[in-house]
Amino acid sequence: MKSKKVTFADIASYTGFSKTTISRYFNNPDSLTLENQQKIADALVKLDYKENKVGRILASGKTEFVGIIIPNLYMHYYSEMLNQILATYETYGYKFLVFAGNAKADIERKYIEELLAYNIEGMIVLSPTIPSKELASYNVPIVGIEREDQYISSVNTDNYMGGVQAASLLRKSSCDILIHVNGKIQDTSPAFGRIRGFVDICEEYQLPYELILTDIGNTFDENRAGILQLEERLEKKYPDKKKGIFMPNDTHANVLLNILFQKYGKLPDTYQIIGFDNSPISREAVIPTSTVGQQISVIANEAMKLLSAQMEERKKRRPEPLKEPIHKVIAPILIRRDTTA
Amino acid sequence: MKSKKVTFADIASYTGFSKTTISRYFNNPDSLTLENQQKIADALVKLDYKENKVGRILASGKTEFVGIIIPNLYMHYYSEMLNQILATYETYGYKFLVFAGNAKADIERKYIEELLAYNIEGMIVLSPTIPSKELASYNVPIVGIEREDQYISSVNTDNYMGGVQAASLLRKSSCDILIHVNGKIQDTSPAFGRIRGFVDICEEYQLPYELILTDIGNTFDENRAGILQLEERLEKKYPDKKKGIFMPNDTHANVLLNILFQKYGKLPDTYQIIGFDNSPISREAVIPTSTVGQQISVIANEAMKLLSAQMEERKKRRPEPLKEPIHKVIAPILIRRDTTA
DNA sequence: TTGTAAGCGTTATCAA
DNA sequence: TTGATAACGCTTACAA
Repeated sequence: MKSKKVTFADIASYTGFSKTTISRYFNNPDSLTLENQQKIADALVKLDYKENKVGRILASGKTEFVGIIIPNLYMHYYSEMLNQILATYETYGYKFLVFAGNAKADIERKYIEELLAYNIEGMIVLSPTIPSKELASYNVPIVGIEREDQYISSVNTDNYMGGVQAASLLRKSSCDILIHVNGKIQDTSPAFGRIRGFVDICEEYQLPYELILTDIGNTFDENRAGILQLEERLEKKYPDKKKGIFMPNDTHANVLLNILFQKYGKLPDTYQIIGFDNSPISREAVIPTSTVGQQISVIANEAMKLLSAQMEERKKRRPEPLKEPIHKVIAPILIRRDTTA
Repeated sequence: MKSKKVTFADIASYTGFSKTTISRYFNNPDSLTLENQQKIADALVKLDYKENKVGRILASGKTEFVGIIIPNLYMHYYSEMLNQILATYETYGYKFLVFAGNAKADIERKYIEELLAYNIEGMIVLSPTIPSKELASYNVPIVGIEREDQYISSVNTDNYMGGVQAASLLRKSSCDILIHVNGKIQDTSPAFGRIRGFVDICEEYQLPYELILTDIGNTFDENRAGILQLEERLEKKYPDKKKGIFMPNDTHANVLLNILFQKYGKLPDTYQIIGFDNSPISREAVIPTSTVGQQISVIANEAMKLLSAQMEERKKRRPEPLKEPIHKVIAPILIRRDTTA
């Protein structure tokens, strides 16, 4: 049952060639005669050879591994991003070692050490925990996605444009007051651009607006309670005004929508809601919800393209590493559904 | 910048020991004097040694890699399962190579070949595509999750009990007619048990019931259209009866709920709904939805426990492989929310 | 077009 | 308690 594994040496002695020739059969087949190629091909079948990449890695130093550090997979944004990243295997051939790092810096550092011990060729970091300066010091090609990125290459959604799109849509829905709810975001985080975009439009068109920047909560129940409070406050403060609310993500937008629905049996005319992400909940909601959609597939592909370029560069005899990190920005797509006019 | 990597040889010559001793420092430190341990420890720091697991793998044959074949990550069930599996790293130390296989058998076979080429020690298969008989023939420890599992070990939710729980809850909600909607499930699939459990309760209590086994659709819009039709049919067939509907999953339950809500502005008294999975949508719905919850974290941990046991067994000098596949069954948890009495 | 031999960074086996 | 030496499976000069 547990027969020894067939190696190049076995094939070599079986066919009468040397190990080198067998190796060449795999890496540069055209350097063999067609006849000999066939001989070896036959032997592979006959001996039931299974390739072993560990030897190859050791000899060549190339693992074709890419490490991924992702905060979690219960948020749809992250799981879909991972999905799309994994799908690039078909294009680039890199395999992915995945760690979900509970946003604890120490644990994530341990994960990175582990990844490096396996000679990963590059790393995609979605987790915001470890500063980009520290990441850069690992001296491995790295691409960050939607996180602080001063010292590393990155791919981000054009959050500023997202803020602009959201505010513009609410403006066209002729709202009396525009409100943007968001967490206490660092101004180094790409997501901060949303706030700037939103504010810029409001000021440009002299629209009354209010920013509500507060960390709502970590659990669903905390979120719900927080948003309930928020709704009551807004209702008291702007009772008869038409309120255009830009929520930080679709989940929160849905919670608000449900609260309104349960209270009024419908979405009142005095509310317009727009979410962020275009995650499934936005169209599975009682009322399909308008949202600023991130192009997750595009982002994933750009990230791998960027990373792959850096990794390939490293394999050259005289690699020229990037002088400056490259930052790609992907436009969001405004999705108009039924919670805005 | 790109300084050569420090190896055991460097440490050996720096400290005056042999490579063997350095190796032993890592694998069996107690066999060195405390004094010498300290000497080596100092040298490691001084030379900034980073471990390289590739050499270790080649020499020992142990990769500590586990391969995962998962159908997709856009379904919450799968992404959460992956999340929980990844989390077992802290307990078992196995690293995960993840492939998302579009349910195409050929592609998944290619993935498996690739995984085996990296000498993975075991595999967790969530994808239903490849028959367990074929999987078993790869001769690597394998655990299946919620899929056909005749020839491989597996961990599944107790689907029969799930069907029983759902039907029982609808019975207690004093429904006149019980309806179970589901796809055209193979009777070898664990999910088939749900149907049996549901039917058994209906027959035991002589409740009128109807099974609607049809593949509704692949896209959200198809699903919606299908469920809309379904609702119209049920309304016509059982106009004044109290209908208790057990949907195949929470997403579908939510679609039905929204259709009813949009039609009647509320959940009519003549409808009771229960979903399956306890995914986020079930509590983020307009009306928090009753559901049969899968214990994903328990399943993930049991799967790794089972797999780890088999993998450790293999490392023994005289391993005794399993005679029969082991099948673990995890009880579902009934979650009563507001769509049932 | 093919072969020889060295080497990648560890671990395993003996022997001391 | 330590060391010498041979693996592990493949790639890569260099030589033929």
